[in-house]
Amino acid sequence: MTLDEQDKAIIAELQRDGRTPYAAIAEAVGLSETAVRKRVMRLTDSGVMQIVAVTDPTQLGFARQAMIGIRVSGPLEPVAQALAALPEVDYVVITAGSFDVLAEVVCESDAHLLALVSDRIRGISGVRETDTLMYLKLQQQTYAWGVR
Amino acid sequence: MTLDEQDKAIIAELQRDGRTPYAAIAEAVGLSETAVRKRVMRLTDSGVMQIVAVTDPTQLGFARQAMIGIRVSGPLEPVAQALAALPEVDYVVITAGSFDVLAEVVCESDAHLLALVSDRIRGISGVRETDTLMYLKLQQQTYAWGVR
DNA sequence: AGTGAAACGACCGTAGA
DNA sequence: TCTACGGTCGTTTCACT
Repeated sequence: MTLDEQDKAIIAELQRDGRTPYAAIAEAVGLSETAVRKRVMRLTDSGVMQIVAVTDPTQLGFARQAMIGIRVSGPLEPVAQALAALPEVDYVVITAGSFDVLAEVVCESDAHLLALVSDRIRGISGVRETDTLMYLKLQQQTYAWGVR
Repeated sequence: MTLDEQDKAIIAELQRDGRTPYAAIAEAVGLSETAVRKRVMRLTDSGVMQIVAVTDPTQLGFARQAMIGIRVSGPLEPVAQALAALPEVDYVVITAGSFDVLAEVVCESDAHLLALVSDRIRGISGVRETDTLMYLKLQQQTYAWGVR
């Protein structure tokens, strides 16, 4: 699907506040309310955009985040699935490069992170090697790719 | 801030659809509409939660995603800031581990990715070494950490 | 443009520090 | 008593046909 400038403007508006009324969006982008509503429906139905609640783990007592780089022996997908099943894991991607799988984890403390990596991640069958990249500072996080 | 079960239920509901009416949430969690509205306001005002539009780059012709692991000489923050300023970069984090900075990038094609890494990222002053981890499969992505 | 639904604000009640 | 939270109701605004 291709986005025109008005689609992008609508997304940008909903990026600021996902509950912005259609009428307010309409005024901001120069379309009728109905046109905006149809476009939003089209964007969400097609899977291009989704309007969801996003939480901030640091505000919830999860002070320790890290990316775990993993080297695997054998098939990758079972390992990725096992990682995704862990409650502390919020992001899993299979990659080609110096790691086979990347997993982002959210922990309450160093002890929690240690237990997670040492006991549970390294216990997954097929996990050969892990590299823990502890987060020092989250510099940027964008939810609306391809829009700005 | 501490979340009780009702906060979590509200977040879970808005995680499914960020525009769910307060009355519907109220019914689902067993509170009045007003109470739900106040809780949502508290959650968003405090920064615990945000309701936003999220786009799917693969649906928008950005077929090539990658995590770029970067080793830096000298200060880290200027490099992280320069990375964040690139339009293709949607996520930047400073880490302690085998990379100094991680940047997730969204590209239209291999050629685009090559140009980005080769010309622009490696041209940033302080970038010493890059490792491109091309995404093969995004296995999981969660927006509501600490809720499930 | 009109109508039913949703959101909002002002006010009150209650429980616990 | 003060604060935090929930509920009721009347009004305005919004969503959808």
